[in-house]
Parts: sequence; C-alpha cells; structure tokens
Amino acid sequence: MTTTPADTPTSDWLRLDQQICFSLNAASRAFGGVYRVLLKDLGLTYPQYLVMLVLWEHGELPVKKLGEHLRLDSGTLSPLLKRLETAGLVRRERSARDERSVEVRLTDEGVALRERALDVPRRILGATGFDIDEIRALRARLDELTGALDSAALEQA
Amino acid sequence: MTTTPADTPTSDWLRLDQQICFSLNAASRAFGGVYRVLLKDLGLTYPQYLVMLVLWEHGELPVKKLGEHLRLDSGTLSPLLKRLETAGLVRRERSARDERSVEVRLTDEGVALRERALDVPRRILGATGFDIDEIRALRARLDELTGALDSAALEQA
DNA sequence: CACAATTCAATTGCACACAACTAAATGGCC
DNA sequence: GGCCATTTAGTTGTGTGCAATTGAATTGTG
Repeated sequence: MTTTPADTPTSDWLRLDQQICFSLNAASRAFGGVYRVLLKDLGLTYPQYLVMLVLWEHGELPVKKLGEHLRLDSGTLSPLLKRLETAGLVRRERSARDERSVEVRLTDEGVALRERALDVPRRILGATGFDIDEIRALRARLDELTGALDSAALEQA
Repeated sequence: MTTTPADTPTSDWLRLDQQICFSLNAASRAFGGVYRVLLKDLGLTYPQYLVMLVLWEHGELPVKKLGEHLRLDSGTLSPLLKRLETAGLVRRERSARDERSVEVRLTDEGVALRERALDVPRRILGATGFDIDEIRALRARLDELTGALDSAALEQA
C-alpha cells in the first residue's frame, strides 16, 4: 500500500501517475477479458456487444446516432458494422429521407441473439465480486470523471 | 439519473449492463484522449508513455518483466518497443546470461525525456477535476475490480 | 550426456480506436 | 436557381491488444 503524502515531491509524481494510469488501463482490459470469454459463445467481440446493446434497446438507428451513444466515430463503426452485417445480425440501408445517412437495423437473427445474451450481465456482475450498488457507485464516479476529462479536452481545442 | 431498483427484471439487465460497460469503456478512452493531447509534444502515445514510466522508475528491464508490470505480452510490446527504438529513446540487447531474454534500456535521450514529462501528471490531475485523495480512492476501487476479474477469468480456464 | 518440456521474444492475423481525408448529399444564403 | 459550408459515411494509415504459432535457448530428468 503506497500511502503517498499530499506533498509528494515532483520527481515522484511520475510514479504516482503510473499507478493511476495503470489502474484504469488494467481495469478496462481485465473487464474486456472477462467479456471476451462470455461473448465467445455468441460470436461477438466486446465492442460488437456494445453496439448490439444499443440496437436491442433502441431498435433502428442511423450510424451517427449509434456513434453518439457509444462515443465512437465512423472510422471505428463502419468496419465493425460491416462485420456484424456479414455475420447476419444487422442490415444497413441508406435512408430514403436523407441519403447521406445509413440506417442500421437488426435482422431476425440479431433480435433472436438477445435471448442468448440475457445472462451475460449477471455473470459479469458475479465476476466483479461487487454487489450491484457498488457497481452503480463506481459507474457514477467514472461518468463524473469522463465528463471532466471531456470538458478539459475541449478547452485545449 | 437511473436509480434502478435491485429487483430489476431480467429483461432490463441488458440495459443496466449497457450503462456499466459504457462507463468503464468511455472513461478509459476519455482518459486516453487527454493523455494523447499532453503526450503529443513528447512524441509518445499513451501506451508508449506507460512503458517509459516503468523504465524511468526501474531502469533496465527484460521484456518479460516489462510485460508483467504492464499486463502486456510480447505481441503488443515487441512492435511498440521497436518504435521506441526507432525514435531513439530505447535500446534492445539480447542478454548475455540468457540469450532468450532481451534487455530494454533507456538511451540518454530516453532519460532526458523524463524532464519534459514531469508536469504531465499534474496536468492530468487537473483535467480530472478530482483531488488527489479522490483519485487514490478510485484507483483502489479499480485495482480491487481488476483483481476480482482476473481471478474470475482464471477459474474459467 | 540426451532429450523432452518449458521459457522467452518475435511474428502473424484479426479487431478495435482515432486522426485525416474523400465523396456524396443537404441546407442556407444570396 | 447557383454556390458554398456543413453533415454524413466511408476509407486510409498508424498504433495498440490479444490469440496462436514459431523458433531459439534453457532447464529438468533420467
């Protein structure tokens, strides 16, 4: 346990920084690892699962809206959606009203996959060892952090 | 604010799961974004910065040890280290004692870069909007989570 | 000593992330 | 109506992240 006092000299900040980055980075990847195992049966990667979650909840969506929900741009989504389409889970059609836009909608197979995903959240929760309120508190903290980091990033632009 | 009661029906768990994954994933990438901006001056990516942090603290290290510190394998580290070497920050030499092993050591330039990185942690802390004790608490929580997820992953192997 | 199992780094193949750019379509403005 | 800025997906290029494989070096065991 490194209980670094608040007046840590500058030269040690890099070590402290190390701890902070590592923790977030490691947690994110550890989480991804557990999802990867659980999602293997469904034939989904973790980011693909996130896309399916949004579609299961919202139904049909243009790529733009999907990206806003997921904080992802077309550079990431276009090839990912192409793979989901090849897998038969999703169809993409140019919107009739606005031909710039592409509507992403679930196929019957994509809708059906939801049933097989239903127990994923519970198994994930079990893997964390946290109870649901602890997870919820952590989530709130992380959202707070994300919000602060986003506005800080904007100020630099 | 979605205050989901503990007896949420199964069909809504996917929506809850969505919130949890999104938060962690988003926080991780938001963090990466802020680091990316700050590290641009130094010519480092975020993962490269993590490698440099370990080297600044520990000096010379074999690739294996580096991977243990960072939870990364040679598949990720080999090309990354090659780029750091091309950038002149690092040298790689096969160990004399054990020719399977490759020692990674900082060049003078790599050591010098540390000076220019000294204010990164403070600027990151500022971007989070958290004070140092809050960050420390969050880090502890994340480490706990990582530990639980790792042991859960092991049980499935 | 011989030889099988293990260790270590590198490589290959696949899938994100993201910046920068392209191309098509739309909307606003004169 | 004609032109220009904006919006929207897609593409390209670079850099991870990880599974699986390869190949060389070492270790353990008889």
